[in-house]
Amino acid sequence: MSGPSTHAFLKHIPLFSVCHEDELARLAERAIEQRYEKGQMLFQRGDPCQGMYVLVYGRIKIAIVARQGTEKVIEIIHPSQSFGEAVMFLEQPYPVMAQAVEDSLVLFIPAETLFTALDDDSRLARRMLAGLSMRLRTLLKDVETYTLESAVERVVGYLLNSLEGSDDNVVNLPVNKQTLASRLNLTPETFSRVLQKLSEQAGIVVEGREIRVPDRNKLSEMRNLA
Amino acid sequence: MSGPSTHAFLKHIPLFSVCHEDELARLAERAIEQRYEKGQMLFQRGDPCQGMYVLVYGRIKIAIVARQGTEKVIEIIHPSQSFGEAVMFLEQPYPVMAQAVEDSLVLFIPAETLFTALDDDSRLARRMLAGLSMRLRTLLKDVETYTLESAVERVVGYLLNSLEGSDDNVVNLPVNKQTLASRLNLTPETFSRVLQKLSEQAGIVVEGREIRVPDRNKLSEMRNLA
DNA sequence: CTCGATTCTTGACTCTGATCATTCAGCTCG
DNA sequence: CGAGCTGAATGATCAGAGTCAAGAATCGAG
Repeated sequence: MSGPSTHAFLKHIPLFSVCHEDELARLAERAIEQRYEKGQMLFQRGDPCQGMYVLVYGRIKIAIVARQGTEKVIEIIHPSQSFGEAVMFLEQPYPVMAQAVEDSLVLFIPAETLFTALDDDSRLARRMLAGLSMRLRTLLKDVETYTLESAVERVVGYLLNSLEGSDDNVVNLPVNKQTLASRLNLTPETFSRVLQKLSEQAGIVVEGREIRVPDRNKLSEMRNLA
Repeated sequence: MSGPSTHAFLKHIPLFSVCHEDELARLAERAIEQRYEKGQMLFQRGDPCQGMYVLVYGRIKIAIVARQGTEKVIEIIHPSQSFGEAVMFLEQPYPVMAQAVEDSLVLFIPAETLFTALDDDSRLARRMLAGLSMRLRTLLKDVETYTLESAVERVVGYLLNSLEGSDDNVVNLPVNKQTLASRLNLTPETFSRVLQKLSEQAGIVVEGREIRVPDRNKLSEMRNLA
């Protein structure tokens, strides 16, 4: 992936799709490709932030690390998603860490480059505002999930959410079960037990990272009753 | 509070302090004053959003409402704080509700007015981006608190945070204990018991909504040991 | 000042999900 | 092939915080 393909890639990212061609060209030119191997850190809590990222391929986990080293996954980044914008605007060190959970390629867009683009184009600014608002909305939804829902409800919610849109009935877990458990704010043990329970009572079939859901309604009903 | 004083008020709000005088004038002119009595709703989950708010005086609670009516306070708004911006950019219904917990006066700024201002002034846009980023940072911190800290840690964290900056040793709770408990994701009972425990073991003194903290270090240590 | 209504506290009990420990299954690699 | 990982499942136990129920205290309106 070099200059021209970077341009094409950025163009289909919602955030940048509103940009004019020449602006896009400038962004593509200044964007830096970075490769990370599975397990490598992109940045750690406390590192200074110099720009934002867009994931091209692979998978990145964003996590917070508590005092005694306990780690909690906040988000799992999929290709075409951007991350790190908010920190860039705040001009403060990262409050989270990012680690590749698979071999990954990211585009790094330097803060200066983006700031210039924002000043030049109010439509980009508007998009960016909408993007951050969306992020806020999602995080709020997470708070809601963590504080108001039980373990079973969280897992059911995740599965149904993953099925949304597609009409085949298979969820492929994007990461291993430990990581996903942390994302759902569960221990691996509890996650395992919940899947067990859902197999028995909602007819789902778990095969490694592949989960088949023959009956969404049945699964959905598990949310209501205790 | 009428036109001219609205102008002066907006001017000292960080978000708008970067605006040019004439822009500020336009915002002040279009801003709508709204009074709410204690207990009144500003909006409910699902209502359409037409603009953003700035609190002039009083106190507003922002909360999510779960299916069975359970309510969880997300944030307590103090004077000069703004709220509702993110929803405005998303052009989606409110995911939360807002209710006055005291008689309050807010300024409502219509979406159109703000959008125009944003298009005209990239500095305002930048401020707004920083503001939303800050909000995101705070919400992330909340997730961290909810998922990684115990009840005692959350209360201690809240108290120490409230003391930050000031050098007298009194925290005045901004709302009643039920509401604050919900904000900290606790039941009122648990909150009460934690305060009880901190009185015995960290020497804090609770008198209604006033809490005296003679020794911050002692309080801080309660976080570490189980 | 007094009555009624919130709001807060306290006690007894329960339950969800965490922890700890072990076993099992699958891979990878020498 | 088998030794040694890593990830996953399962069982036994525990603890933190929630629930339910009953009082105590505080507030506010008349």
